[in-house]
Amino acid sequence: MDTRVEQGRSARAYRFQAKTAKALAHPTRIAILEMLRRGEVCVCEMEPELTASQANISQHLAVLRDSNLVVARRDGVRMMYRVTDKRVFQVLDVMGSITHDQLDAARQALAALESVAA
Amino acid sequence: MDTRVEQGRSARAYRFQAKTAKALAHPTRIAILEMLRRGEVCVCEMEPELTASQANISQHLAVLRDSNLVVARRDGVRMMYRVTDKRVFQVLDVMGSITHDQLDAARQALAALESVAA
DNA sequence: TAATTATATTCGATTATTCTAATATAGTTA
DNA sequence: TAACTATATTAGAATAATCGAATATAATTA
Repeated sequence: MDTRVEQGRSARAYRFQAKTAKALAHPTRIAILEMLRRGEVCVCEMEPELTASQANISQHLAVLRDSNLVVARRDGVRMMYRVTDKRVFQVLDVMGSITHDQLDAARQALAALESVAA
Repeated sequence: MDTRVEQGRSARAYRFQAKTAKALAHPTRIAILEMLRRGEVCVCEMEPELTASQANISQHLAVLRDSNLVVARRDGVRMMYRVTDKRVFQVLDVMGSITHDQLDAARQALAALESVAA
């Protein structure tokens, strides 16, 4: 039996998981998801809060839709987006605290170096 | 005051978070991290379990190191890798259950379609 | 010190992502 | 139905990620 982790049952699962991670791997998409914590949000509400063109925001929304992390619903001329699974926020929370602590540690290391140099 | 989510305080944070997500965004790197659940693991232990060349595994390890998700320690000729923050596993767990449920839902939708077609 | 083992790095080609600009679509209002 | 608003899509250029092949490095053993 082949026990290679990347083969068999898990290979496909890892590819899908990687796709989800890839959807989260852009600052604009993270910013969009952060706004969706509020619940359903209109694209027109996102635009003023993001530093990206209309087209670009739409493209990032397409990536999020394609990964099934969000769904869109039409409301007249507007498009309302919401998260399909609230656990994305858990992912963002944990990732956020990991990177927060990394930055913190880096700052402390820098401060220690600077105090030696002083 | 500029309240754009992607500006100011959070812009940098989102970029770092995106970098972490990017590090998770490859099946081989997920497979490597899964092995590191065991604790410290030698590259020589990873190689037989992964479907990737030695050089490629090394490159993926470099990505993980660069994102500070893992650290390496030399033990003689061998290199031992471990996770720097166990919360990555929490991230993988949640991401894993999200994608698992997505696949499940997709399968059920397919089954429903097929039963109609029959 | 030469050969060997384990791992990392570099290079170059390929493929994927991202962005801007232009255009298309779908609903709404005049 | 024409103009308008909100959003999506497409095309193409620029940038980044990925991989195989070759080579480099560092520790070990003969």
